[in-house]
Amino acid sequence: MSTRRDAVRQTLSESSGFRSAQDLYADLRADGSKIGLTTVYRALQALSDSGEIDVLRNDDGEAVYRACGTESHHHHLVCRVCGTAVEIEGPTVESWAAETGAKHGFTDVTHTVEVFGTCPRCSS
Amino acid sequence: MSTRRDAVRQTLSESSGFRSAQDLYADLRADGSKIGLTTVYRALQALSDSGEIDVLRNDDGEAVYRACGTESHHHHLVCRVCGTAVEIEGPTVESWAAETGAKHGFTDVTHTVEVFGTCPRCSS
DNA sequence: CGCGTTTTGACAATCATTTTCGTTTTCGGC
DNA sequence: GCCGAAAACGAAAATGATTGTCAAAACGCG
Ligand SMILES: [Zn+2]
Ligand SMILES: [Zn+2]
Ligand SMILES: [Zn+2]
Ligand SMILES: [Zn+2]
Repeated sequence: MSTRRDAVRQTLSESSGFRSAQDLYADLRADGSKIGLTTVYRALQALSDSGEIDVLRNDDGEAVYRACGTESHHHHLVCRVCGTAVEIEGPTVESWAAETGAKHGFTDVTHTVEVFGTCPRCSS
Repeated sequence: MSTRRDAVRQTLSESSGFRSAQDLYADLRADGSKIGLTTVYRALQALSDSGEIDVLRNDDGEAVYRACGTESHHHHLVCRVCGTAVEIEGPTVESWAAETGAKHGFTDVTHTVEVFGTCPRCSS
């Protein structure tokens, strides 16, 4: 099915960082695609719903997406300037979050953990 | 200065959870205040800029604010249903984030860490 | 080919947040 | 107290991302 969705997925894969829907739309159009903005949003929603891509909010509150190398649970170290991201893991953080939630009687505990900074390239 | 800002701060303090600007505005108006929405936004921005209140984004991407008991660095355990929040700390998370950033050559490393769940009251 | 289903995209509608801009308050100096 | 500058206000318009609508186009299949 959907060549459209694949196009979005691929465009996203070609970037190392988090990208916004508007951003990806611009890229696709620039590459000659006749895709519509609505479809880009739908594709991104479907992809994130199925867990194929990660989504988070940047400082402006807009949703940004990334096609990560793994679909297993992980977090990111994101460059505040260029958006480049590195996948990171923190076993202790995982257990800390779960325990903290349980300690206070919370159920269905999840967490958001993102580390931001300026990457080597952008700091020079 | 600004009785307005104080009004916003106080209304926020009366809640144990994170609240949105629109939400606080409705509360203030309901209490008879003639405050304008613009002013609520300005007050919240000023308060968060000065570090007096914490701000984060809910699932819908809208900014929500909270008047925490301390101005020192901490995180939250937030109820996904009612928004109630508990201030939490995680020393190991702090060092983990800093080290992870440094390990990859990132500078000016910061992090966002929030734990979500369903609070005891909302789960019953 | 026909036909029902799914996908698509132009366009309108939402909705939180920001800008604008004239009005009102506040405040220090007189 | 009185005055003008500066700061604070608030109503209304502008912005901008995201979502809803709906008719047209692409697809699957007999
Ligand atoms: Zn960078
Ligand atoms: Zn995790
Ligand atoms: Zn709750
Ligand atoms: Zn921290």
